[in-house]
Amino acid sequence: MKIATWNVNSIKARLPIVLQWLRDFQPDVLLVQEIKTTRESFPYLEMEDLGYNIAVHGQKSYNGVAIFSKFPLEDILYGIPGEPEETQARYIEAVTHGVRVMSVYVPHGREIRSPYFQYKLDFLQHLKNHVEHQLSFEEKLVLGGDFNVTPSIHDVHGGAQETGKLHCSIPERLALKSLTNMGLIDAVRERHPIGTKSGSALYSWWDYRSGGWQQNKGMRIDMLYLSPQAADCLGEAGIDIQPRSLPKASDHAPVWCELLP
DNA sequence: ATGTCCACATTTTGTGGA
Repeated sequence: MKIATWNVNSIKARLPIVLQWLRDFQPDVLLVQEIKTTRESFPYLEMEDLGYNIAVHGQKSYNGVAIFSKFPLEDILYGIPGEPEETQARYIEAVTHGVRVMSVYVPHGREIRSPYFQYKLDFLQHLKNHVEHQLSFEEKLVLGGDFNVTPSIHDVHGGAQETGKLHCSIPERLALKSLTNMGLIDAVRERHPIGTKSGSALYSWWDYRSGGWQQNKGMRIDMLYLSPQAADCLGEAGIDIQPRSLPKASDHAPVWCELLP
């Protein structure tokens, strides 16, 4: 079973690229972020034509997350339970083919010393509380999405020089670490370890500005985190950078892993 | 400060967000 996560930066602007990638790569499950539209305006028909069942937690203009699966979607949660007056659509969860899958779009944070940054840290804490509860069932679980945090200095072009900046600050990395310390496995890092050729300069996002893509100045901020029960089934994992090279590309590339039967 | 891309609206140019 192939599971992928992709921040598409508008599902409507990206429709041809996403459809082509689904046809080429054939993921069983795709966790989508930043659809930037409501459920009413979501292009269901095109996705359903490719054999996907769809669950959408949408929002006008901003954010918005979705789950595509070749298998039926059950136990769908729209938003994190108990979210504090959450109006932003940043989380959706479902069970499909015996795996609990979660698509999350962690807030950007804007600037370190801004209320938006604290909102980001609070969101990660709230996400942790929910994931901790779901992990207690000791089942296959995949938490995927755009975390807007680099896990370590090895996940950002510039390395240690970036430490302290947005996406690379100590509080952000501690908040992410506190989430993953519950026993989650970073699928791509597991298969492409730090210190190996395939594990270096491994990015999932490149700035549209300043030739980020052309110079491979990127960050790895999109991850697939696996529960121990899912990690036991991990096959290959990677980042498909091909769609980032296309005209009208998203600034993120799809991140994928394989769960063996 | 800059760069680029997306959605939206007091829309053909500007604004907010990333």
